[in-house]
Parts: sequence; structure tokens; C-alpha cells
Amino acid sequence: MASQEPRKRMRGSARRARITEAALDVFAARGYHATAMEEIAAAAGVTRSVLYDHFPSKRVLLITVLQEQNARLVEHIGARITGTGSPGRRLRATLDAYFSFSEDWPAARRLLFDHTDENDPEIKIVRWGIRETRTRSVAVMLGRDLRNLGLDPDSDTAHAVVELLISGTDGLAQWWARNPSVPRGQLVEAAMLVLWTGLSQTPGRTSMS
Amino acid sequence: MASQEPRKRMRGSARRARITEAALDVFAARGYHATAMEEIAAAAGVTRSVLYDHFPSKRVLLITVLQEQNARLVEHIGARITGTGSPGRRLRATLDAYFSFSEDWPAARRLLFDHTDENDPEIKIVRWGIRETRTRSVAVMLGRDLRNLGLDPDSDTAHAVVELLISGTDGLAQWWARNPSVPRGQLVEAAMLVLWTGLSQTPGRTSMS
DNA sequence: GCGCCAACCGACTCTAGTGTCGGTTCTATG
DNA sequence: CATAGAACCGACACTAGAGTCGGTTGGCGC
Repeated sequence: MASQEPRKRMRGSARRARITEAALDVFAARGYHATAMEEIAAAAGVTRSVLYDHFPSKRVLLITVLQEQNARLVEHIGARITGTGSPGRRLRATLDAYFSFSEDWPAARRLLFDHTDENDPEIKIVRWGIRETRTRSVAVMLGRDLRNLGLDPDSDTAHAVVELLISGTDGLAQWWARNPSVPRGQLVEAAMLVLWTGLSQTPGRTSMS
Repeated sequence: MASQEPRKRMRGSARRARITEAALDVFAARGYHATAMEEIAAAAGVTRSVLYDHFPSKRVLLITVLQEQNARLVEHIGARITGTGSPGRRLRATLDAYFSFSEDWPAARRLLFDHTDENDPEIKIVRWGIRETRTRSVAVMLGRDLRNLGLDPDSDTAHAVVELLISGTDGLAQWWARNPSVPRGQLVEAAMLVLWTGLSQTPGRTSMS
């Protein structure tokens, strides 16, 4: 039970990877302020000062992780969305992709969406940029549908719609994390039901052209 | 410019009220961990140790504020929702009530919905309770509409729908705080458009029976 | 007017946590 | 084999902040 890991010395890049991995977990679990570098270090199998050999500060470490995980999210979604297909199919595929992401990388989802407790201006800028591009992507995806509803995709109303859609979807993912027994497909159906079909419809009238 | 406030001594209850008011602002702005009691004290026009004459700890202070503001939210919404009216009208009224709340008490909205960085078990329980009752209320309100969609209001799918609706709405309120120039009515329309009408509809087919 | 209660304060302790520094050991390379 | 550079560590300085305590003073009841 003793030395299951002989505590070998690692190459810099490998250690860095381990550290960001550990940092992701701890930041996601505790939030920025409540996270102690000590805890990250322990989770990475290393002493606290080693963190400072690889990252200049806690702030920069968080920013690094943030960008890493956002890249992962973008890639994950992008990999399973084809630009083609009917609007309904595209939305469904995107929802499914997002839920699949939050299933595979729950900590990443938490880190990217849940916490807002950092008060650092530099971190704020990074978060702002991430959100901005995310919103834009979704707006582009929905462009045709919004126009179909008589909305200029650049209008405030359209932005509001996009925002509602994104945060609603993530809220659902959050709920899923607390109720993991529900299968993913059912989540997608629920989301489609309200976002696509609308609550006003009666069962027979769902349209998906 | 000197003594605009003669620094009078206040009655206990009045001071308590000032403190929770100040605490609301600071907690909402900075989050739990980043908030220093010093800052709350300053905002309340008093020294830090006075806070401890009125509240045993930072944790209890937050919990107090949380419950106070949740009561305010419930009251605010309840006051402008009549149980009657068509389903669409009820949903619209609720959305309007919530946006009006987040317009009047932006700090309360932030405190109740935005932050999750507290890691304290006691606080978690309080937050959990608040969310639970909130979800239940909305589920009750939507009961008829959910059934109309062929959903058992106690099913997972129904819960998911409610969750999506709540967090989507709050996400919209959050967006509104960053884009305050948009009039409230437009927000309501946007929310109704996606939640009630559904994105699949073409302009002519919006139903509101 | 007088005394008592409670509002208020300043100064203190103690802890947790960030960032620094100098030294040590592993390992890749010539 | 030698050496340089990099990974790693322990110990330190320093700060911020929570909670405590004893004392002081304003104001309300008698």
C-alpha cells in the first residue's frame, strides 16, 4: 500500500499538464477564492512551490485552465455538429453535444459556467471574451431560424433569445448533474420541447420541418 | 463637506437593518469569500466589531441576508401574479414580475442566483431549500400547461422543463443587467417568444389561447 | 438628574494562504 | 563521465481577514 507511485520526476510539460488538470478539479469544486494552491499541489502530486515554478500566480493558473477548457468545449461541440441539416436537427445536435460535454467533463462545465466569484479584472476580461464568442457562435447557428421568426439577428431581442437559450441549456445541465439518472436523450427532448416546440403547443402540433 | 452624518447611535433593530442592507450589496458584488467584513461594516457606517455584536459570524450574516431577500422575491412575485387568466397570460405576468424584481433589486437577484462559491455546508442547505421551493412553485404554476403537453408534472422531463425555464429566465435577467437600455417589455416578449411560442414557429403561427 | 443597558469602538490573537528564495537531486546531452 | 539545466522541495516573509474582549459612551426609563 506504500509506494504505488514512486514519485518520479516528470518532464516540465507533463507536470504542467498534471497541474492544470488538478487545478481544473479544485477550482471547479471550490471556486476561485476558496481554492488553496496547497490543495492543487497535493492533487498534482507535488509541493506548492512547484506550482510557482510553472505558473507565476494563482490568477494566471486559473486563466490558463479557463482557456484550456474552453478550447476543449469548442472542439467537443464542433466535432459533433455538422453545418447541414434542418434547423431543428441542428439545434438538437447542439444540445446533445453540450450535454455530452457536460457529461464527459463535468468539472469543465462547472468551471466555465457556474462560478463568477473572481473579482480580478484580468480574469473578468478572459471570461468576457469566452462568453462573447460563445454567444456569437450560437447566434450564427440560429441566424436562419431567428430571421424566420421575423427577428433581425443583430437586434436586442435576438440577443436576448440567444442568451436565454444558452443559460437555460446550462441550467438544465446543472440540474442533470444533481439528477444523473436521467438519460441524456430525455434531456434533449425536454430542451427541444420548450425551446423549439414551445410550451403553448398541444401534443399533436409539434412541428419539425 | 465634513459631518453630513453626525454619526448618531442607532437602535439595535435599525442598525441590524442597515447591516443586512450593506451586506446584501457587498456579498452580491464580490461573492462570499471575497467579501471582507470590514467592507460591510464600512458600508453600514460602523466598525467591524459591531457586526459581531449583531451577528455571530459571517456565515450567519449571509444566511440572514439570503433568507431576507428570498422573502422579498417571493413577496414581490406573489404581489403581481393573479392565479387566474389564461396560461399564456400567467406565464407572461410571471416573467414580467421577475424582470421587474431584478430591475428593482439587482443586488438581490445577483445574490440569490449568481453566486455559488460558498463551500459551507450550512449555507448550502439554505440555498438548496430556497431553490427547491422556487422550483416547486413554478412547477405548480405550469402544472396545467405541462399536462397539456402530455407530461406528468412529477416526471423528470417536467422537472427538466421547469429548470430550463427558470435558469433561462434568470440568464436573461443577467444579460439585461449588462444591457440595461432594453425596455422590460421587450425582454418579456423575447422570453415568451422562445419559451411559449417556440423557435420552430413561423410568424403567423404564434398561438396564445 | 441618574443609572443602567446596549450600541459602539480599538486593539488584540490566530489562522490561512500567497508568493519568494536558496539549495538539492535527477536526467539529458556531449 | 561530467556538467548544465531543469524539476523539485522546505522554510521563510508577509498580508489579509475572521473572530474576541474589555472598555467607553450615548440615550432611555425612573
